[in-house]
Amino acid sequence: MRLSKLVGERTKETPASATVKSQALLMRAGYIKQVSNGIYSMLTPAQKVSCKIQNIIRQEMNKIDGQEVLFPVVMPREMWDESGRYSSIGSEMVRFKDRTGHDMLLGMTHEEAAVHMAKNIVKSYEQLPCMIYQIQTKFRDEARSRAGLIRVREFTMKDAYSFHTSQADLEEYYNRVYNAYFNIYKRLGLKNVIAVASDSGMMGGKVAHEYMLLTDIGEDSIAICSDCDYKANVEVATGILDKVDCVSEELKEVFTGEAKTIEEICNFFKINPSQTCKAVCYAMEGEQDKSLIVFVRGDLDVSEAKVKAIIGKDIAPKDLDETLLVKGNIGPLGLHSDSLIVLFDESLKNENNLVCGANKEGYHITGLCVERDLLWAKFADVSKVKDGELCPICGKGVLKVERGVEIGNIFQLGTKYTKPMNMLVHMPDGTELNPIMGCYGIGVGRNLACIAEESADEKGLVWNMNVAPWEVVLCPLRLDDESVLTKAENLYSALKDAGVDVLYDDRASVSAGVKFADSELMGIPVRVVISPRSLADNCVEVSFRQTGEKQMMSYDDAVEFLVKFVANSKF
RNA sequence: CGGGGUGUAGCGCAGUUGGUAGCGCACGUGGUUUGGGACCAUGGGGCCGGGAGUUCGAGUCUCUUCACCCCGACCA
Repeated sequence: MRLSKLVGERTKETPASATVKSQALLMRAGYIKQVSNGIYSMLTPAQKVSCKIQNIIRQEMNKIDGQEVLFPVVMPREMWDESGRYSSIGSEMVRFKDRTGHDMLLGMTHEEAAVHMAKNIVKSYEQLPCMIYQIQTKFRDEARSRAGLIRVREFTMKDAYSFHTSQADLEEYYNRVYNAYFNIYKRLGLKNVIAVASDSGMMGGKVAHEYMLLTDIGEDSIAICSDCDYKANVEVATGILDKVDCVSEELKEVFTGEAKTIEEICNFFKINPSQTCKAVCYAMEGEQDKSLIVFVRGDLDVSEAKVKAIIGKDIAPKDLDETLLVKGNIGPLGLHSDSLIVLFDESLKNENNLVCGANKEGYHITGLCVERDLLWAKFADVSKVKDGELCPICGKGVLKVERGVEIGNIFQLGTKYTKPMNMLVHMPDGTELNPIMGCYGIGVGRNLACIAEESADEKGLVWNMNVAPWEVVLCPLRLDDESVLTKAENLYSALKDAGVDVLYDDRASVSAGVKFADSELMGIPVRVVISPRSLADNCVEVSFRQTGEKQMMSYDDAVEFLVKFVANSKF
């Protein structure tokens, strides 16, 4: 590729809309261009990296017997009515009508399509287990896209679906995928990757893992044990809390006036948040007239994912003005109403001498002893794990909460789709069975951005040889010099003939500094400089983006060296 | 969906108390340079996000709408 003809420009200035390093550099280096909120065009360099990432994923999926297929982007609603997701998924799924008025949708995930494909084709246990996968564009109308390619509305994703005759068989295959994913991240060059237990969300199923790239720009929080292997998304993580030991006192109603928030109450009573009982109110899906009150210890936050899992319904924060509750003075005592469902977090069990609301404007109650005063309470784990809690598995390690970007996930789905869609296979004993499914996703663009995010330096992007858009950039200086021009053109041809993917900076009128800066910004692993100075000794200068090291070498040895170096740099 | 912010050349930005727009980069042309983002000369490029209003006159003031960005809510 001749750089003079490459569509895309490199800029010194960071676009104002960029918020994270990968986004800023990918825009500055001419890899991506924003089209709309969460929608980007990929220019040639990005597309080349994307293809290399896809091929690595493809190879690893094929190694575990994956069969590549292609599902449609546009599907009729009927398929999604069968699974129930046409109505259960919100506005993030784009729905529209075709010419005849038929309800259609844009695929945001393809469980339905996978079952539809396999159903009536995979008919016997002898055909299982099997896995089909695709690499395709998905559109999800995210409420809020952000951070360049990290979170977008339109993106390329590999999604895989496996079918099994038993849970045990699924688990065995699940483990193979689990390991295949780590192979993929290793080959992509991602370093800080961990797998964590996760919530299965709208996908359904019980066991699920997310692969997280640990980074400050991450939007997920992960609790990690300092001693053992326990790692979990805080949406599902549990921890062991330190109990606050207090002497039990009598219940007492105290006038607290304008003190409403936990912070104000703590200032008023000169106590810690852990000595209070906090109330959070939610509206429940399909329960217009009812409210859900969740009580947690004042120093903790409610995990909405955990609440949802327990009550089995979608929830959303509720506007208290629509209820009879006294805003800022809600407490568990005397809170009787048919329109309320009350949940207590485990953190409150056995706690005593707490401050809580009195359900009366301007008043709070002190001395709340949960065991003594709340005999009727139902407890559940509904709070978010905090830094410093003890590990629920080993009991010794301390949990630390870190930020991460979800770069892949795997789910054990069970029969959530095969049952309602009536997919059946014949078993050896003559019975029929709904196959047990697993599904497995990896976002290509997000991984591209994550590689950029993790490896870039102050000069720009730094690609490893496995994913680099070009393996070598050839930078001739002084193309007005006859011998530089000839030698550079010859080297370019020779490298191409030798199978090296080379970017040739054939621009005649730009200075050396611009060529150097551009090659570094674009992150090409190897740069070859050829100039009157180097040719005086019949040499070229080879430098390496990752280490910054440089070496001179004979012009005649360059092709052989580069072919070998490129091959040896792949991993 | 809630809160905040920004819209002026491809990109980054300035534009005073209202008087029909400028700077840097990029781009075209001519020339001088040539190993770390060169210099001189010259040129092209604008519905000042859109609409309505106030005014003799609006980039600037008012209303409205749209787009984008941030925080939150939501989220395979």
